[in-house]
Amino acid sequence: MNLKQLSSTLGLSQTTVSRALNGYPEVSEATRNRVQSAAKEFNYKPNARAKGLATGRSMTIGHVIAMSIKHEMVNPIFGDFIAGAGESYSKAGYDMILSIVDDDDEERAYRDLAAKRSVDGVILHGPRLHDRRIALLQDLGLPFVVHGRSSDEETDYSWLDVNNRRSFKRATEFLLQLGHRRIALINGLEDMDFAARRRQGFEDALADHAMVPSPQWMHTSEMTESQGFKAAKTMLGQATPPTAFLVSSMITAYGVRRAIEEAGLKMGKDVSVICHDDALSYFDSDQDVPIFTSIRSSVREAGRQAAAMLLDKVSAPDPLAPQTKLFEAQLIIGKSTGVAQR
Amino acid sequence: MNLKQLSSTLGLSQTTVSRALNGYPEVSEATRNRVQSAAKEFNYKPNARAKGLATGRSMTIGHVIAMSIKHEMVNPIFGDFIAGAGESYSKAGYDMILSIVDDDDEERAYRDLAAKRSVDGVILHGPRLHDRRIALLQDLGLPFVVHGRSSDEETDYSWLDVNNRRSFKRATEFLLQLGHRRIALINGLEDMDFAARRRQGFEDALADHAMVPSPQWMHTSEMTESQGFKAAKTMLGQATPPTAFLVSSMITAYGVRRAIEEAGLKMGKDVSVICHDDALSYFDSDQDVPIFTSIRSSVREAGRQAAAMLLDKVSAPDPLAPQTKLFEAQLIIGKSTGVAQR
DNA sequence: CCATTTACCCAAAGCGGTTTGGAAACCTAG
DNA sequence: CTAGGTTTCCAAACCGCTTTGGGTAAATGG
Repeated sequence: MNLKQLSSTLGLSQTTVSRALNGYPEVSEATRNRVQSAAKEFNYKPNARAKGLATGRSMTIGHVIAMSIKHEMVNPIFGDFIAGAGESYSKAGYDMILSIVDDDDEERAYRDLAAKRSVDGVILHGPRLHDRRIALLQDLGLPFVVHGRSSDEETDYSWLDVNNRRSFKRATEFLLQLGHRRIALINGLEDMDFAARRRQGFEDALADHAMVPSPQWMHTSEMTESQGFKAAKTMLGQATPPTAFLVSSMITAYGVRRAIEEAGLKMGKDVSVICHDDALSYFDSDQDVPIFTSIRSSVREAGRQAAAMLLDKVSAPDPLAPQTKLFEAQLIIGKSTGVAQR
Repeated sequence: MNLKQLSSTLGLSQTTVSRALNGYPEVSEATRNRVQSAAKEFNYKPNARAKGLATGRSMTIGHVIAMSIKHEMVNPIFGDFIAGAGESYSKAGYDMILSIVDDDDEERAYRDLAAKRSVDGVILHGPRLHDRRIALLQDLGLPFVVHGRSSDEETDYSWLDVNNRRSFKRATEFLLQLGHRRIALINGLEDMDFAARRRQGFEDALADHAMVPSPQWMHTSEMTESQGFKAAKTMLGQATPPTAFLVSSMITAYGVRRAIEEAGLKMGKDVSVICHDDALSYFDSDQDVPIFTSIRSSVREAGRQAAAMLLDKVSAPDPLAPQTKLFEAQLIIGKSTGVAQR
């Protein structure tokens, strides 16, 4: 059923039917009701491509997910973020296009989206310290919101981030209060902006205690279970091992815990662990006392709000000033931390 | 840059330029080269909506992901499956539309996709035992491929599944061989088709040994860490606790392990665990000896192939007969299994 | 009762491509 | 030289919608 058919069965012109459905005032309430109920009856929905062509808007937001074909790593927070964003899109009648591309093709993916005019805007994922994509998107004139930030980007842009620096500083301070003096940081890949900020927070807290981070207690890699295991195992094998671990991901923290147990130690007693928790639903830690003491911030909520910000931007009649939003994470005490052992 | 502009700068008609770019034979090689290099120079890409409107094909595949708004559960395999599918789409020049909808709106989501003609086909996720969506899609005339199967569906349809029954039977047999007689099954939600098949496999193996499954050792729920923990904890607290657990998800298995350890037991020695492993990259178990003995099948590869099947279907000139593909999972021995203790 | 609004509706022109049905130019063969 | 093919290109119709710029009938005002 298309507009022509619908309007002819109603005995009206296409114009009138279109106006009735789109809420224009030039049509009587009686006619509008008649049209609307007919549309419902025949399940008429305007053809998305035709509508988009006519209006010049695609009512679609793009997400480009780049992943190296080699190690096939899918970021586990991706699902939750997308789910949150998708909620906002559904609510607003927008669609979401997902482009999965190889790392090397990411730039081209954005260029294509812009040239083909298939999206009204994009969400930028996983910003690096130096991220050329921001300039590219500004160049292309494609509205965007960054999930995270890019530290050395001077121009203004819209972003939504969690206060990584602050929360890792707090977590470190908490460990210091518990008497820990040998604290290890198991971080994500260091060219990722969030990892740099977390490290800064960690170092800030140490500096306040006139301490400097020890390179042998700093690890940076992809955030998998086995990377956490390997890093922790190595460190625990040292002559003076760390008494506490600050871990950038809950999944990595599972690996750290495994190493702790394999070394015959007990997490929360012999060794403390704090991890960042993205509140992923299948690791629902909403129990009375969570396994891990953690810095928690819902990535799903971040998705919801980042999407909402972008929708504001693309649906505004004229360009909006860049918006920003900074989430504060919660420090939630679980079973994995305790006072430092002598 | 649109077609009109491109053709006028080239001094050619839109027809000729369009044909040159789309590989029609009615244009000389010289002209074609000239057109192609100009297109590259100006980064011309046909407007996706206009092209779609003209051709009647959207070059887009839809994925509808339904999740109950209440418990906010995002299936962890979703990310990997989508990533795999996305690879196939990129390669073939297709886009992917993702619809995140509330459970109750799923049917409407499919109807809308069909009515708005925004996709050429869809992948159906998470089939239930009785799944009305298959009939709906057939009704709507929307090509589709199911990831999984629906047991009591009589009509033919395309699907791609892993042999859940067989692999859970094998896993159960393996535990029986190790001398286990009290085996618990920690399964997914029982209206999911895969969960039913896994249970069948489990029961088949027991039946071969003239055993019947004990209801108190069968648990079914969403596959989260804490559900695994709770179920295992309850069972281990029984007078005659199970000596082995067969678990439907690696994440749930983590919870089971936690319960085992909390009971002062050792996994792989006092209690054995086998889990289904979807080969998620952040739980990369590609170590020499994996933590968990598992039934492994890459969900990312499933995504790749399911997408490829669907693309075959939608790009075929006339309707194809339904295709099916059954993956056999591998049984991989890790540290979590051992002979049953007396 | 007629002139103006006002309310309602419509025909037609885009939007940016593809595709049909020629037409012009160039060969080739008789 | 001309009829008939081939190449090579083009004008215009079409995809299904929105939106501009009227048009007509009913309602209102003097």
